[in-house]
Amino acid sequence: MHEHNHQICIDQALKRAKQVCLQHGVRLTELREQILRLIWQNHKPLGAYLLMNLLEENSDREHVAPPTVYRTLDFLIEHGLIHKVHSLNAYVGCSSPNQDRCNALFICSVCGETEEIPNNSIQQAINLSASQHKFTVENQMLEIMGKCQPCKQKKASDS
Amino acid sequence: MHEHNHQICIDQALKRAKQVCLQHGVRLTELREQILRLIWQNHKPLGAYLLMNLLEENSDREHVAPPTVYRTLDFLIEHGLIHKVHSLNAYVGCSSPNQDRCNALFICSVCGETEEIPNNSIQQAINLSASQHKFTVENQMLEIMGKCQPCKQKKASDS
DNA sequence: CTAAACTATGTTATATGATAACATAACATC
DNA sequence: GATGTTATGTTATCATATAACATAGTTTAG
Ligand SMILES: [Zn+2]
Ligand SMILES: [Zn+2]
Ligand SMILES: [Zn+2]
Ligand SMILES: [Zn+2]
Repeated sequence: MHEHNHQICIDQALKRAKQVCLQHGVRLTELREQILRLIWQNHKPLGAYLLMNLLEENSDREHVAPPTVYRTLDFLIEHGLIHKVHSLNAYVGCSSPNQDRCNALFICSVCGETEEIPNNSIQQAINLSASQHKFTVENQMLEIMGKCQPCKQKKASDS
Repeated sequence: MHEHNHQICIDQALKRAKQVCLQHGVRLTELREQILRLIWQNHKPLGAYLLMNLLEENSDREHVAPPTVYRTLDFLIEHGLIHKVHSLNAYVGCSSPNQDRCNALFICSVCGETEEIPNNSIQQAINLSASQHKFTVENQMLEIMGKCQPCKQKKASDS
């Protein structure tokens, strides 16, 4: 994840966003696309107020207020284009929209990179546990904090 | 979960808390015990400011300030006696301290009751996925929102 | 084409959740 | 009982998120 052509990630995300909005019959306005782009600048989750500042810097808007950002985030979440990372109060691009359930989020505590990893066996185990307790799942969040391999290697070479 | 002798839950929680504090060489002060009791009043997660108000009402303190509550919550979390429910910004009693990893939290979207369910197969699936991606897990959170059985039954009998 | 309805954004104020920094009190050890 | 340590009190502030209402843009029907 650390070394890759990230422009491809951004392009794919924008392409998917346009498809999804078309399917759902909603508009990917300039504001929504701008914020989605900002979120996809890298693979780290970004806070709402940081996005607010980034939007002010990277557009010709004078002042951006919180509701502008939060409404847009709500829209993007609603249509599965981003995730809220609850353990960080931050937002990250979704790499696989059009899914029924959220994937596992692996969050590196050193570099902050967050990778969304689909995993059927985790989902199956959750579904089984839920059905055993006669619990009907509506949605779920699995956030895993730890160290990614590049950061472990870097730390090892430091010492 | 809906129908049970909840006093037993409270008594066990307090007993465990005393054991844990003894083991860890820390003190379960009056304040810490009061807040732990308030959290264990039921199986719903409670917010920090609600706990603050409850503490004012249920003790002879005049004013309770946020740091008083947050420091105590931090202590209780650090020693594994409560969990923070990130999706609600609220705190709930831990029913199984002395574990290496967090269990799955099943949160009912109707009644708010939250049940902590240990599940080895979920944990195994997470560990496998992590090792496949060479990711070292430090901690994790799995929060599952949905409907508990009693609430489903109640809804069915309403219609 | 334009009025009406709907959707999106702007604006101001405020609610809610959490922490920093420093002062005081309680407890333990010697 | 002086000293170091842990716990709590106090004030101010930061960080995150939403309510309420105003304006602008877009679509649809007549
Ligand atoms: Zn990338
Ligand atoms: Zn990393
Ligand atoms: Zn109980
Ligand atoms: Zn319920």
